[in-house]
Amino acid sequence: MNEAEKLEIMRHSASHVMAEAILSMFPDAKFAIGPAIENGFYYDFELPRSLSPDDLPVIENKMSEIIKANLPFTRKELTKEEAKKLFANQPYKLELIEDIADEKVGIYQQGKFVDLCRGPHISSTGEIKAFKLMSIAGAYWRGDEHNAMLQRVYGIAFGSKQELDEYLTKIEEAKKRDHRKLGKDLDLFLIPEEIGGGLVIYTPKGGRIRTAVEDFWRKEHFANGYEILYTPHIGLSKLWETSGHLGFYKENMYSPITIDEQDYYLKPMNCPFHILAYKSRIRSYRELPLRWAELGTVYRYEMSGVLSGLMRVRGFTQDDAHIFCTPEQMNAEISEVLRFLLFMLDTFGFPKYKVYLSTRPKDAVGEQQKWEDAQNALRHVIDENKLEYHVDEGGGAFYGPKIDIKIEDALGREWQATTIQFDFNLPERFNMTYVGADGKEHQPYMIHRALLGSWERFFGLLIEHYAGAFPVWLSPVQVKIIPVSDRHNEHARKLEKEFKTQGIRVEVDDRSERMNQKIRQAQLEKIPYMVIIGDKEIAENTVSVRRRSGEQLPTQPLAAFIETVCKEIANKS
RNA sequence: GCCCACAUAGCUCAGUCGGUAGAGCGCAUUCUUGGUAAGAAUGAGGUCAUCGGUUCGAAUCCGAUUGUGGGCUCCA
Repeated sequence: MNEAEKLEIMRHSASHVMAEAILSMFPDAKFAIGPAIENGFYYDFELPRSLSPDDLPVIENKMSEIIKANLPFTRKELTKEEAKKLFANQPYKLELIEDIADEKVGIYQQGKFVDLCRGPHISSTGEIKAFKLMSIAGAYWRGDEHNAMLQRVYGIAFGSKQELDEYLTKIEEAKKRDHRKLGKDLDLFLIPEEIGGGLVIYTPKGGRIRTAVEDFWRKEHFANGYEILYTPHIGLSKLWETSGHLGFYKENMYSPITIDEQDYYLKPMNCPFHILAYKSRIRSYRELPLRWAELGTVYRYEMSGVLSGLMRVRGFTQDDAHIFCTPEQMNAEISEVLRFLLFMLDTFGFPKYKVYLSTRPKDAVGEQQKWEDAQNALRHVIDENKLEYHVDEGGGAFYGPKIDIKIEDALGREWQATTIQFDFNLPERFNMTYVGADGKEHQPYMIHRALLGSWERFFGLLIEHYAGAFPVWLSPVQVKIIPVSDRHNEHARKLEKEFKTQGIRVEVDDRSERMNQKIRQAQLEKIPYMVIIGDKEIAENTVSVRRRSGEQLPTQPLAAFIETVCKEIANKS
């Protein structure tokens, strides 16, 4: 057994210890499940009253007593009938017993607490070396919102107090990179209450970053055989009926706007518009594949409880594209999309992401064979690129299989960014066709893809990834000019012009403050380059450059420095 | 939407037992004109999220609403 497995067992045992502590406080507690999770454990309970954060230290103390008593974990096997008697007052356990296929079930006991459990467990409670209860949350029984809401207590547990403290420190550090905090500190974006939850304003600095990313995005899309479309924000109800969105997506759409007695809906997706562009005339196989992209702003109703900074909003801009191709082209197109995606992720320096392949769900549209072919194509390109991936069997959309890529935020939560989805539904619904070499009509393959996902979420991930210290090409201010005293302001303005002419984003700090204060300010703003201008520099027509890292570059002619910065911007470093 | 918590100046936060509000940063003005992470003084700035209740009196206690955070469900 390796360390990770041992730790997992200990964490699982810690959840039982917590359950015992809860039982001593609430003899009528009903117990649901209590597994080990990453870094810790949780247990779900139904209790006579709501727990509050003040309860956590009390529970912790009881747990410590149980751990100190070093009670042994003992395992027994019972028949299902015996188990049902034992757990007669535990409805959730009874339900679990029903679902166990074997005739025998395992139970574990430590102290006064007996739990239905497969195990394994540590031999006695004293083996739990370091733990801490972290939070209380609501959780639906079996994760189904139609079921009762239980109270879940999350805890963490480690092999030593030191490791636990290290983990807590790590969380504190991670909170410092939270995009919501940095967004405020660096003045990148706002989500003002006044306009409503999940609706974002980009301030000038956030706007600069977005522009840099979009410019790059457009250039690369044109270079990679895409054309760019612009489509409206609203469309007639008829359009959304044809697309099926009013049938299967209505709960995510905003109420209609009525104009001239016709209903218009805010778009939750861009696809119907792209399809209409496709259908504007007869298409020949000769013009396929068509790769049509759009930075399309969509609006989706998200439940109030799920909104979260930039990661989960109600209005967002997808870096969307639809690829229409023949069956013969499908494999090459998918391969190309993945290559393009990996290039993008690499450009932004994301080393860590998880790939998910989602396959055919039960209720699916489209021919079985098409699904198989599409799934194989997706699987093939993942293998081709030697990516590790997880298969989500039956997790595909009803209209096609997909590859999703998830990226972790600072706190280790995964957010879906990329999605590459086949669609066997819309070509059918919109009766899309192309004329083949045989002179007959055929239905094209349709692939939706968003590489960055949405600008909002991607920006959030980007902020956290760089901890706000963006590489030069993305930095909203690339160079801060710092005059040593007021009499150097005029020269600083001249330099500013020079930098701007060269396309470098620059600001002059001409406040009547000391140089040290201006440097400090620029450091806090995480500006990559500071250019200090004093008597010496003006006399020699040079610049003194300080990097964000604190590193001091040798005094150099302005032209040389401009060249360095331009090169860095061009290299995206 | 559901569970728990939180909401005080532009930002970060104090505010004890219910007696009508404070700091630092930032901002404005003035002084200072400096050499690689904080020069100084003065000043402005608050319906204590909103609405209602309890009370002689509410930032403080209670309720509702809105928003935010952590989860659940859902998703780019």
